[in-house]
Amino acid sequence: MAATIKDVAKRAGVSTATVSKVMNGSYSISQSTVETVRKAMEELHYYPNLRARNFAKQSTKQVLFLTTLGENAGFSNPHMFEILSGLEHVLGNKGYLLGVKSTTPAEAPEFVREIFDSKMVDGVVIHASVISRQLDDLIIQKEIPHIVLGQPSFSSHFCWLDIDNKLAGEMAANFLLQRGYQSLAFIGGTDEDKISAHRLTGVLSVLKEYDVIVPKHHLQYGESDCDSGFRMTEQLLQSPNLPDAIICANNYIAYGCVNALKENQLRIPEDMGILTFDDYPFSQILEPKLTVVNIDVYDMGIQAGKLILNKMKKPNLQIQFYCTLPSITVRGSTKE
Amino acid sequence: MAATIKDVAKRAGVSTATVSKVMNGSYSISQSTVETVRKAMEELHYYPNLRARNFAKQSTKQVLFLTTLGENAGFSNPHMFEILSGLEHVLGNKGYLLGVKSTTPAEAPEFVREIFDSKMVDGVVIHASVISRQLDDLIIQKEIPHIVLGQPSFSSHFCWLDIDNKLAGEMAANFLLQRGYQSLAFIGGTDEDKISAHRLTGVLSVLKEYDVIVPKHHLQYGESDCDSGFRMTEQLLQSPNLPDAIICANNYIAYGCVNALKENQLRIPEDMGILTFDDYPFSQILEPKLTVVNIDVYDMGIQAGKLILNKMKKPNLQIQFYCTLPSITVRGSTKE
DNA sequence: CTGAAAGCGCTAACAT
DNA sequence: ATGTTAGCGCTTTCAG
Repeated sequence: MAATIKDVAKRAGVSTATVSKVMNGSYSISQSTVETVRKAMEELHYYPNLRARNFAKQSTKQVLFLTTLGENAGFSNPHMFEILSGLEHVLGNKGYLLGVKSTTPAEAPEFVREIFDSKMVDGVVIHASVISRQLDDLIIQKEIPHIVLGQPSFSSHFCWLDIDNKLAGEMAANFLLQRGYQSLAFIGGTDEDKISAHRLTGVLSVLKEYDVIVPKHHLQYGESDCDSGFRMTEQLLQSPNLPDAIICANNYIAYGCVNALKENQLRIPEDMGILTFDDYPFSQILEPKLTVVNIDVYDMGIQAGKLILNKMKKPNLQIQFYCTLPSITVRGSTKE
Repeated sequence: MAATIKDVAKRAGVSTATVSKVMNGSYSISQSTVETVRKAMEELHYYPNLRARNFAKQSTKQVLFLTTLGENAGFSNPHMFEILSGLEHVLGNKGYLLGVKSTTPAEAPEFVREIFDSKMVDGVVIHASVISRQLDDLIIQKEIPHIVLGQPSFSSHFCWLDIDNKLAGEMAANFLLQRGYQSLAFIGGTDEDKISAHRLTGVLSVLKEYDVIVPKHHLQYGESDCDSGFRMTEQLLQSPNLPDAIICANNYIAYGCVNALKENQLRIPEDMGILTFDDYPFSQILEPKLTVVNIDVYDMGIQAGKLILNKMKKPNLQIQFYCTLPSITVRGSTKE
């Protein structure tokens, strides 16, 4: 049977209250008793029962990550796990345990209510894919310390955090112009693809600033996959005046784009520069390796962790959002 | 202030013990009082305080997943998150919460001891990358319900679970022979790469069974990356007698292999069949799409979840291991 | 600076 | 079938 606080108290010849104070670093304990108690704890291999502590303190030092998992999540959504890793890093260092729970938008409110009323966790990090108005109401009404990962698509009271895709687009355009590219093209998703759209907005705002004119056919819209990337690029190459660099809205599109360029005997980066977003593994595998505007999603997890820690400390803190900054990783698909 | 069991008892006009029994589905409660109590709970929006329950029951209904995370884990190790998803699926359905904690082999024992002595979790699922002899001793000594994901590389008392890579190799070879391929080659990692080695063992055992002779130069060893796959394939193509199919130890190698074949004007699958392992995203993107022997890692997570649930119920259960079965996903890189 | 004692909310013998 | 009551192990107030 594991030692309890009583055993320690007895062995150290003090009361349990004193032992408790030693553990919690109370200032009003003499150095000598601190040492006696510490010694007793070691000798007995004492470790406080956290279940009891949680109960007494009415807190669990646990944060829940609420999202949708399910088959293939690991492959199709590496970003989510990157965020999770960042989250765990911060929380773990602060002595918090990160719980993970898969749910759906429909079930989420019920679930959040449950774990919250049942006092299982101190705070919750919610992936935007499972939020709803109902959840918004609940969270606000119960004043649940929370952070939403991703900007809500409806107006809400959530405290959220997202990537600044527009800024990423701006960085992409600025980078290429600085490297001497003069005529940029963009291939990406349609307007419903918010991520792609935001990136494009950023690109265009920079071009406008520099008075660079973008011919209509230098903007191609399609799906977010490899085949579509191939087709959009072929379209682009029909233009009377070719661009000298292509910004691809994501990795899959970029892969199709590279294939199309190769098929058309265009050299990368001499004849055409390529730049894309997010450092998925095959940005680093393709030939040439791709220059990317990288969103540090691990860092996003870290920021989320810091925020939720803050929110738990001061629940009335009203940060509405925070954006992690993109950075550029230069590789062979753009010229020096 | 949230309602407690006392409030419910008072409102229902019964004792707290009765309320508790209703919650825990005791048989010795009359239907009528069950209803009265249920009604009172609803009216008060009562949800039991799990912290109190955990404390009283000396169990947390929590399982910890112990592994190494850190930056880039999401991208470089999708398998781990696939497993995590499977785990959560099983545990969540049984009312368990899955905690995640990143650690290192050096820190793991200390950490496991801590969370276990502190009674934070009921069981622990440990990735093989963080185990050690020290951890083995600890787990056995303290009789901690556990499952290790991946076969330990040293002899131990762990209860573990792994993928049957040898069987995967056998399936690969059998499949190709059945499809009419006659001469198989294998390119993969060196002997230290256990996964690759096991797959090769499986392949060879089938070939031996069918009395197919494998010329030495049909076996190439290198690194587990794209470049190495390219080089090994080029080596292979130097052979006086070419194989008609190549088994690649993993996706990265396969990618290099495809590139090399294309460069040498060999058609896939007409001139050369290709088969690899694990269904990483780019098996599905490459042209042609790759036939793979797929390890259902999500299922591995599910099996791990079931096992740990069992172990927690009967801690003296001595399953030593379990292997998840591979399956084949046929795509364009092998002929009909 | 230290100790006594009253909880924290629920469970589970044991009585009735 | 239901109630009484003694914990579960730690924290925290208040008194000394």
